Amino acid sequence: MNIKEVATRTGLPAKTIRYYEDIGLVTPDRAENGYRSFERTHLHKLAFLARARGLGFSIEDCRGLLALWEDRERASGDVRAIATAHLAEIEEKIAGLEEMRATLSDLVSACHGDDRPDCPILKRLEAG
Amino acid sequence: MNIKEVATRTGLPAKTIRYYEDIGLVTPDRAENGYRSFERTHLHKLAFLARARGLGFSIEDCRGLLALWEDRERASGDVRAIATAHLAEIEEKIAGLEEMRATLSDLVSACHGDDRPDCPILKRLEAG
DNA sequence: TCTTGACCTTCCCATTACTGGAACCCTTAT
DNA sequence: ATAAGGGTTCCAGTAATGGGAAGGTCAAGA
Repeated sequence: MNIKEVATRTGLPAKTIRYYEDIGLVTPDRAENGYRSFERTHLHKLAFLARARGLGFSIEDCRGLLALWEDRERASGDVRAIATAHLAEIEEKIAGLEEMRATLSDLVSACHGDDRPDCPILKRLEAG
Repeated sequence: MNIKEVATRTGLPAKTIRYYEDIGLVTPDRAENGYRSFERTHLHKLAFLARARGLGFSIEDCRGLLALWEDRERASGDVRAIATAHLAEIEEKIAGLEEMRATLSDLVSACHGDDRPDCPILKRLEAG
């Protein structure tokens, strides 16, 4: 299977697939003409990566998850640990963003937003 | 005022202040020895930037906000437009993260997380 | 006076996870 | 023969810093 088809099937851009090969996440074979040649296993792996990335796991997390996935003797606790840590990061991010949202939406609704220069948003940025 | 003091007063790392000069957000004077010399206006500007960045505004947004801040004849509507757009971005990010959080926390609680290999998290990543 | 340590400077590289583009090769159909 | 539509490599850029090297400057103490 050539890269384009893998791209359409996994939803990953071809560029990204090449990048994943670069950093050692997949290792497709090569046809005689130099084209990458993907087997079903590679496709499967890339689909796995696409889903993990979709859940926000970092590339390095993905590398770890992939290794565990391929390890028949893995401990599910190891997988869970990665996921839990990631979940915590996400929750932190959400908390930060929600704080921003609260402040911003206050400011936006306090600002009349017309042609006059008077602006509570700037005032807040000016004075903390 | 030397950079270190500006850094402590604004909470911005010295590196960041230099960077802001690089990209034209502030233009401190120079002392004879080549050291940057910050006036109160620069300090003020940098504090403004620190707050705007703290609310998640991009550097380019900050540039725009700074310009409006310094424009006596600005329309508050212009400020509000920037803030509104940014608020929308933040809300999108939050929505994305919350989706991830929901899925992840489901998976984490479905995974017993012990020494056995059986793992619903991997199963999900495998099969979508 | 010399030295030490805390500043300051510029410059370049690394980060994350790609994306864009150039220059070029291969295949298939017309 | 040529054109379209693959494929390849490599180089550079993104956002907003952070790290660190190599070196200049300054103030204080022995």
